[in-house]
Amino acid sequence: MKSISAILDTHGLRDTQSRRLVLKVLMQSKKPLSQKDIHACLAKEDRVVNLVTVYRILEKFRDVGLIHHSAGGVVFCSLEQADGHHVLLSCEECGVIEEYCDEELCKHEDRIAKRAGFFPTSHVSELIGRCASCHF
Amino acid sequence: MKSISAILDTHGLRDTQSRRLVLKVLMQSKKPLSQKDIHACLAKEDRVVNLVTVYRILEKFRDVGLIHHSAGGVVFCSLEQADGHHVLLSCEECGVIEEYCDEELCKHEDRIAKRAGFFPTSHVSELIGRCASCHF
DNA sequence: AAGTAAATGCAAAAGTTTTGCATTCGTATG
DNA sequence: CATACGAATGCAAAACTTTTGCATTTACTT
Ligand SMILES: [Mn+2]
Ligand SMILES: [Mn+2]
Ligand SMILES: [Zn+2]
Ligand SMILES: [Zn+2]
Repeated sequence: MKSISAILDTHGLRDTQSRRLVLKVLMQSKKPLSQKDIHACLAKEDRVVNLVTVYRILEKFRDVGLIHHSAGGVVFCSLEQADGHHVLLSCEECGVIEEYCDEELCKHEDRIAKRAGFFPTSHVSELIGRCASCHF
Repeated sequence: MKSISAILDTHGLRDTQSRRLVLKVLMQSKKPLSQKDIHACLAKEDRVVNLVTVYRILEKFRDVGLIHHSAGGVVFCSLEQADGHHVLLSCEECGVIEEYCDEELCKHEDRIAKRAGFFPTSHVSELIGRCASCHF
């Protein structure tokens, strides 16, 4: 497995402490995180990275294709991994968001894109509803 | 086709002028709209509905299942229609967002939900990339 | 027509994201 | 290794978005 620094290097990014910290959090997270999430997560372990800097780092990561941001803005983001498709299961009750990968769905979406003359660089799906534990 | 007022009634909502205006805009739009979009759209035709009110109306519409809001917050929304699946094609270059319906994708996502023990009430997919006219 | 609860607008508060600028840090070069 | 330069960072403030409180108006019931 590639080191954090090597990943930054591969993507043509300077190897700074803040970037290593943010990238590490993203890589270890099992679910998408917002800028605030990342900031809070680091603060909790006394590794402070200014929130403004987190915004700027994520923008950079996105520019080079290291992460993707989701629908209607830039709130959620997660590492692209192995072309797996990103499906978010978002519970309206408790707020938990889980991430799923599904290769087949991915292919289906690519067909839709082709049909529409659209050229996707990434994609995200979200199911909104109730998670197992909140389903009364 | 049902009248605007009848739709409100069906969903147990009071039939107010502001709600009729907002609902009409949503129904006539071919793409998802933000609260600000709706407000601006109405303002342009001199039918002012306070932006705060637009927020509150959309929240109500959502409560009763008239619309759904998308990923990572509440920015985009569009009318649920005939169980068609909502696929957004979002151009990173020019910002245009188009909406697509795809029944098969919808079913596939339902299977994923079942597998994960998740109970979806709505869902949205987004393809991020370049639209036909921005593809250099 | 009157009464009541719900919806609206306005002003302000709270929260989020972006910007400007001075300082620090990373990398290339000699 | 020292230096020089551009890139990245932190802080403060501006800009923008969303929520809240409250007085007034509106829609529906009786
Ligand atoms: Mn995919
Ligand atoms: Mn669907
Ligand atoms: Zn839940
Ligand atoms: Zn475009």
